[in-house]
Amino acid sequence: MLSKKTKYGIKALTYIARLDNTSPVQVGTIAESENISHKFLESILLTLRKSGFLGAKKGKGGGYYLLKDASEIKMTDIIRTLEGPIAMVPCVSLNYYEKCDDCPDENACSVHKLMIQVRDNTLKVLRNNTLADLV
Amino acid sequence: MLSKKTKYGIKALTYIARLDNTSPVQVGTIAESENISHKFLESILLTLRKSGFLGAKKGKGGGYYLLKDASEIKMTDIIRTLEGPIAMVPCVSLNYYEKCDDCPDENACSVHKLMIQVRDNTLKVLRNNTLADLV
DNA sequence: CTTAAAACCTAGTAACCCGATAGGGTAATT
DNA sequence: AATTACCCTATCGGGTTACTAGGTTTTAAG
Repeated sequence: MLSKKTKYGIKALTYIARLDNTSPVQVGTIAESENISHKFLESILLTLRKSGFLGAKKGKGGGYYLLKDASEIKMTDIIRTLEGPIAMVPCVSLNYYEKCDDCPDENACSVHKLMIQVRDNTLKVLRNNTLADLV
Repeated sequence: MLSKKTKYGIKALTYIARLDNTSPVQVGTIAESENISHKFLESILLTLRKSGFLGAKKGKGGGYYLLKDASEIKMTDIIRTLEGPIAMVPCVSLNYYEKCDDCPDENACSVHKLMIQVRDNTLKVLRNNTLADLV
């Protein structure tokens, strides 16, 4: 299940990307338009800024803006930042690998075998989609 | 993230399928061999029996056995039973559909668009894999 | 017929995470 | 100087997860 955090994050990013004019967008504007809790969205955009997706401008007329072109932002990057691993099981995760306690031999594990296939197909989709594809 | 419940369930089913002899397999045997908590596994196998994947025999020499041939058990069915929806978002789920509170128009939603692609690719994998493919 | 072995059933629980909220602090612009 | 909006911390209720405890019922074997 995708967390609301990730869902809201993607929605907010597409909202910003859709405007794509130079002036920054305020949290309040996005929150109202997309029906997201103002404070919650604030914290999400903050993470996205710290991860290098967004820039921010303070003061009157401030807000958030994209740092890169929408076509250069892959969905894998956004989801890994907000959601964490894309794999359904840590032992098949590329970026967040973790060994299973119960499995003595990963290569013999049926779940492992299956989840690698799922991961590869999911990655294919998420890598082929940029923010520009979603606007 | 795949829950331990589902993970253990799949592992147990493959364990049973691998033996494929007529005599039933005890919970204890599987639990020990696969390093799963006995009691927890017990409750999982119970659900699998109630869902029609397994048959059970009580008393001495009892245990669980497959009701169908392993090649006829699709991974989609197992996962839907133990984990619930396969989709990452309720609004793109085939079997557990639910409308989002925040979305006035699903077709205009960027997350929706993306998650349909993910779902379709995941389904393709899980439908093409039967229990027999994992043993 | 007794006993042991196994599935079955009902509860409960500790730990954890998620979504949201509250309340303010800080910096920049007018 | 005032306003505006970003930035930070802390907390909290509710739900889920992973597991545990303890007992009941059924069956096979001695």
